[in-house]
Order: sequence, then C-alpha cells, then structure tokens
Amino acid sequence: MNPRSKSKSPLKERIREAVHGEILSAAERVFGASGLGAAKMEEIATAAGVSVGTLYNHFADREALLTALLDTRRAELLDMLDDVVEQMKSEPFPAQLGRFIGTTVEHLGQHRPLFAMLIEEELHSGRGRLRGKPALRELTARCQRLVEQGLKQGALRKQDAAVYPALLMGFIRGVFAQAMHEDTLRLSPELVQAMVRTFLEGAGARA
Amino acid sequence: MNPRSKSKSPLKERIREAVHGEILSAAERVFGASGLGAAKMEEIATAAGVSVGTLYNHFADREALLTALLDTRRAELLDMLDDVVEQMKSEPFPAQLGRFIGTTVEHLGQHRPLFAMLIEEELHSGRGRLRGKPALRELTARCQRLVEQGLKQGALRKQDAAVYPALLMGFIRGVFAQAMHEDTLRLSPELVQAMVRTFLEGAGARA
Amino acid sequence: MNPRSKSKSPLKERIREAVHGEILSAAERVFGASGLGAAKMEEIATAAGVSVGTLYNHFADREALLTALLDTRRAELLDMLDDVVEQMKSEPFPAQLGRFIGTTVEHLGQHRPLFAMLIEEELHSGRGRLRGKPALRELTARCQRLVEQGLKQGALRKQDAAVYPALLMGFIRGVFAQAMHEDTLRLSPELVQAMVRTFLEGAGARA
Amino acid sequence: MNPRSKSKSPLKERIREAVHGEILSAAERVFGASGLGAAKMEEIATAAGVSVGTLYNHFADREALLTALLDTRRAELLDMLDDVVEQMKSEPFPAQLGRFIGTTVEHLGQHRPLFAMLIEEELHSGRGRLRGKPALRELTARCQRLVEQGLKQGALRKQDAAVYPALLMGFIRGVFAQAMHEDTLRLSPELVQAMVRTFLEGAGARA
DNA sequence: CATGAATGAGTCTTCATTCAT
DNA sequence: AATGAATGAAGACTCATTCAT
Repeated sequence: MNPRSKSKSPLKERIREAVHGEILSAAERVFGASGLGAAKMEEIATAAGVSVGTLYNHFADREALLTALLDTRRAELLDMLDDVVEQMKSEPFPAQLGRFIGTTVEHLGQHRPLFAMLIEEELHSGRGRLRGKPALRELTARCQRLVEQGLKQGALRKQDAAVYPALLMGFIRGVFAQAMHEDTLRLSPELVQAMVRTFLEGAGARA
Repeated sequence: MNPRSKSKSPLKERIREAVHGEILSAAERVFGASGLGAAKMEEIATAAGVSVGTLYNHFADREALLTALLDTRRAELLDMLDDVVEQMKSEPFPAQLGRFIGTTVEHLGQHRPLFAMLIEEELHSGRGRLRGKPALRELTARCQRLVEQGLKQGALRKQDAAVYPALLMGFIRGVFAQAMHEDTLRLSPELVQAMVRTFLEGAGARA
Repeated sequence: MNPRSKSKSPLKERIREAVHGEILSAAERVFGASGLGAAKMEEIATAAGVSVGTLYNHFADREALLTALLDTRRAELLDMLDDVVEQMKSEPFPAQLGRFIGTTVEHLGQHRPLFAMLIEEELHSGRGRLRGKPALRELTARCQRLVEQGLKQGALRKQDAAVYPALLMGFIRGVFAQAMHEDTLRLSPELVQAMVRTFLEGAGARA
Repeated sequence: MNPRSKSKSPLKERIREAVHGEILSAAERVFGASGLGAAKMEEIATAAGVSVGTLYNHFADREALLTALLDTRRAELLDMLDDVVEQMKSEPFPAQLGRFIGTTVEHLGQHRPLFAMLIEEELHSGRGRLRGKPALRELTARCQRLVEQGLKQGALRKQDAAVYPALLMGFIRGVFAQAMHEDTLRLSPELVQAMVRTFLEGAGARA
C-alpha cells in the first residue's frame, strides 16, 4: 500500500521471473545457433517475444546476458551431476561411470544449443572479461574425481590415468560433435553403454 | 596484348607468392587467437606486415581469405595423413593407429592456432556460406576408414564399431582441449602411446 | 455528473499539491546537478520518491516538467524582486541597487541548483520549443529599469548607460560562476556591498 | 618506397591535417549551436563534409573530439592572451586592462559558438571525466594576475580586490550573454572602452 | 601493386513514454 | 492515482570494403 514499500506484488514478481527465464531461454537458442559472437540482441529479443529494451531491463548489457546464461546453465549441469555422483558413491565403478556419462549426455542432449555454446566458451576463455572457469573445464574436473574413484576401487589401470579425464571428456566431445550434424547418431542409452564399454575394455578384439 | 602482360616476371611472381603465404600465416595466427568471428582485417594486415588494401589485392574479401586459409590448412593436414596411411596399408592395425594419431597430433601441435579454428569451423558449418565439408569431419572420415581397416584385420571388435570414429576423434579433441590451457600436457609420443593403448585395451583393470 | 466528481476532496487535493511540489523540487535538484539535457526522468522520480509514472500523471512530458519548473522559479524570483523594487521606489539609488543585488543574490543563493539551470536555459533559448523569455533576460530587463531609475535620479552617468544592464547582470553572473566552484566566496552582505561599491565608484584608485 | 617506411607522403599528411581541422571547426559550430550534450556525431560529420566513420578515424570517440576541441580552443585563446599581456608588462594599467578585455572580446567575437561552449564546459566541469581546468576558470586566473598588476601599480583599490577577478570576468560574461541574442550590442572598441571605463571609474555620477 | 583514409551499413545501448495492474 | 516493466526510436560506435594517390 505504501508507495515506498518494496514488497512487490507477487503476481508482477512472477511475471518478471517468467520473462527473465524466457529471455535466457531465447538467448540460449540464439547464442547456440548463431554463435557467441554473432548472435544479435535484436534476434534474441524477437526470439523471446519481447523488445530490445526489455533485454536491457533484465541484463545490463550483452556481456551480462551471456554471462548469466552460461553461469545458469553451468550451475544446472554441474549441480545435477554432483547430485548423481553423490548418490552413488558406494556403487561399483562401471555403474558410476555409466551414470555419469548417461546424465551428462542426457542433459546436454536436452539442451541442444548448449553444447556449442560451451565449446565456444572454452575456446574464448582467456579472451575478454575473465569469467569463472568454463563449464567444460569444470566438467573435466568432475571426470578427474570420477577417475580417482575408479583408481581407488582398483577398477582403472594406473598407467595412463593422467590422461583419462581428458580422454573421457573426449568421448563426450566426440559424440556430441558427431550428433551435431549426423541424425543417425541417437543419444541413446545404448550409445552410453558403448561409450562405457569402449572406455573400460577398449575397442581391440580380445586375443 | 603485350606478350609480357601474361608471362609475369618470375621475380614478381615469387614475391607475390611470398606475400600470399605471409598473409595466410598471419591470418592463421589472428583467426586462431581472436576467433573466426572476432578477428579483424586490420589486425591481420598488421600481423602480416602489409596494409589492409593488400589483403584485398590477394583475397576477394574476408570470407575468401578465411576460406582459402581453411582450405589450405585442411588440404595440408589431410594430404599428409593420406600419405602416411597409404604408406602403411599392410602394417598391423596398432601400428597404423599409432601413426595416424601421432601424425595428427604432431601436425596440429605444430600449427597451434589451427585447432581452435577447426573447432569453430565445425561449430559454424551450416551457418553462412556453404563451404566444403569441415576439416574435422574429413578427419573423422579418415578415422572411419581406419576403423574399417581394423575391422577387416580383425583387430577391432565389431560390437560398437559404429561409434569408434567419433570416439577416436574424441580422444584427439579431448587431448587438444586439455593442451589448450594446461601446460602439463605435453603432446609427446608417450601421450600418443597412451591414447592408442587406452583405445585398444581400455582403461579398465584386467580381471 | 456526480457532484463529487468536480469538487475533489480537499485532502486529496492537498496531497496532490504536495506531490506536485515535491516533484518540482526534485526536478530542480536533478536538472541543476545533471544539466538540462542529461537529467533523466527516472532520476527525478527517484529523487522525488515517486515512480516515473507519477511524473507523467503530473506533467505531460519531460519538456512540460522542465517548463513548469523554470516558469515557477522564474515567477518566484521576479515576483519577489518586483515587490522589493516597488517598496523602495522613493529611496536613493544606491540603496535600491543594494537591495536589488542583495535580493537576487540571496534568492539564487538559497536555490543553488537554480542558477546553473538558468544559465543553460539562456544558452539553449532559441533551440527547441519556444518558451517564454528566459529568466535571465527578464532579470536583465529589471536591471534595465533599475538603471533607468538611476539615470532619472541623476545617480548614474549617461555615457555608457546602454551597457549598464548587461554589466550589472555580469556582476551577478561572475559572482555565481565563482561561487559555483570556490568555497571561499561567501554570498554575504559584504559581497553585495562590494558589488554595489565597485559598480558605482569603480575599482580604480581615486586620484 | 619501403612499405614499412613510416615517412608518410607529405601530401597525404597535409590532407589529413586539413580534414582534422575541418572536423574540429565543424564540431565547434555544431557543439556551439546544439549544446555540448545535444550535438550529434552525424550532424558534425555532415557539417564537416565527411562521414561518421571519418570522425572516428581522427578522434577515439565523442568525448575525445569534444576534449580535443576545447583543449585546442582554450590553448589558442590563452596563448594569444598571454602573449598580449607579456608585451605590455610595462604599460600603465588602464591600457593593459583595455588590451586584455579587447583581445578577449575580439577573439571570442571571432569564434562565436565558442563562448556558449565555454559556459557549458564550466557548468559541467565536475561531471563526467575530469578534464583540465575549464577555459573560463583559466581566464579568471588571468584576470587575477591582471588585478595583481593593477594593485602593484597602485591603479586599483585594495578594498574589494578579492572579488575584482570575478567581477571583471562578469563584465565579459554579461556582454557576451547580451550579444548572444541582441543584435544591437556590437562587440566594438567603443564597447571595450565602456567596459574599461565603467570598471575603473564606476557607473555612478561624480559628486 | 601497395597504401591507408574515407565510407556507411550494421549493432549495441539509452531513455522518454506508455499502459496494464 | 500510483506503479514500474515494456517499448522502440534515436544516437554512438565498429569494421569490412573501396579507391585515389
């Protein structure tokens, strides 16, 4: 009632949140499709069904919008992953590995444009404003911990363990790069199984 | 009309070639460092030690310069790789695989800025003018042939063979992504050996 | 139709007046501090403790607010001055001059941000919508009448009388310009005395 | 001849200088006419007979152009004034004063749009980027020195000397403010004489 | 041919104004 | 009548491309 009151109407507040989310979602689509550098604010506005001005009512500038988007999506991915990992601390390593890859593939598969964005983020990290560690590097850090689990359980060979995180991430990178332009590659549970099997047992025919 | 108008002085011709190469080289550095979208013509000119105008005397426009650069580098990489593969058609698969990965890692390691460019090329293929198949997709095609060799030799398991090319490329992607920001990861022969071993035998401890 | 529809509740009316005045006051501060061109409606709203919308409920647009503000302040200044002048028609000229300068200095000193606004108003008069004669020009007209009084009384020399109004205003301009950035210059009665003395007797040492 | 040679063609260099000057001149006209805040880069470009891009080839941004303009004009005015003052160190004070005011009036009269700019500069100094001391404050400092000369020569009364600089500048301000909208006021030598006379002897009729 | 200043279309960003609640 | 999010026209700035010297 008091004009100076800061208690905004819950309705207005909810609408604002909805618009905020819609903008982030549109930004994800446009940044993903056009590239981090080429995406235009007007495109994003149109995709979100709002005017340019509204973009700037929610984010200080293009940079801030991009940062907010990447931060949000990174947090969503990593939080989900950390939850999954936490829940299966005591399971055998192959199951852990399957769930880890499966969750990641599932999530990125759901947010299609995201993967391209994360690759670009990684590529350009170092240029421009210094944001937090790129999502893919964080993801690699999770692979690292997983590998350590595997070593502790005696499920992984020690010999090349130093490169395992990079190679594991490589599997994910390779699969998504393929999926990006090939419709044959389904991001299915079978694919995840193949990744796990190949990582653990190798592609070589047994003697 | 003048007979000299066609047969250019060999000296001038050689100079022209040198400038051409210098521009491509500068473009590689700048595109690699700044990104395909952010690199500026002026930057490239400065890096090449020429003026912007000269860039346009050698290439129709920015697009043409970028295309020429990517085409040149792609051809260099693939030609070299095809030669190597040709030379060892009859060797055992593990040796073939080692040479394939080794050659690729070596070449890309030599042309550092190139890898980032190829990733971006792959990301943006589909956008803008339709260039030839991106280098990384060609590279994947080579992996495919290699895998077929391995299958024919009975050196690879048939079960997940459909994904092997993507996974093999994934190993290379993963290693370079890591090398991009980590000084610990040396692109050494040992690394190549680890990649081959892990790909063929897996990371899992033998029962 | 409803009898109350015309005769508004006196309370609401009083509130409305209060808000109106608060907005004008905030506008004075913000326009004065930021400049006539740079002041933002949002700033003014915040300074007045209302929302932008409310600004537009009281004034048609930015221009109207600014005009109302300038008109109000001009009227206040000129009315007060005219009263003072009226009251001392019969006093000797030096006293008249002192009261005139004193009143002006006092009033402008009280409304600090106002002087900057008036200077800008004068500068930009001619641009944009044609407002009434700028306050400073009205003030100069008052100087003119005063000078005429002085001439009639034989208190002023005729020789340069045509420039006296401009020079008198110049004294005021000079003093406020100085006061704007110098804390040493107090807008005191002594200062007014110095202005009167210098204007009438000159700064030169008597022979 | 050497492409890396930094010795630009003198012709090109001269053209560049000409364009540079033309831009400054156009900027002076447009900033003066529209105001420091309202002047548009496109207007300036058009007034200078060049494109917007060219403006940015010569000045980093709007701010830099404005700063360069003010710095240039301030330097021109002050240098000229300092020269004049230097040349007449030994003359009697009234002559010095006449030359000082005369030179200032003459110069500002020549560069009509400049005065409005200087007033705005003074008004806004304190806001935005901190430039050097505003030209009018520098000019006041020159008045200060002149007054000190007058005191030393015994040509000025000590009593109100502290305000003399502000009052002297006030005369100039008043005259230009008047001249800005009144065609009757000629910036003539007679006007300067009237200013000197009034400042030294006052406007009051001698007893 | 090389040069580099000029060009102007394309983007980002701001802010007065509107209007549904 | 007050609110403040949405709007979009306007203006600053960038950079690929052209062309006179």
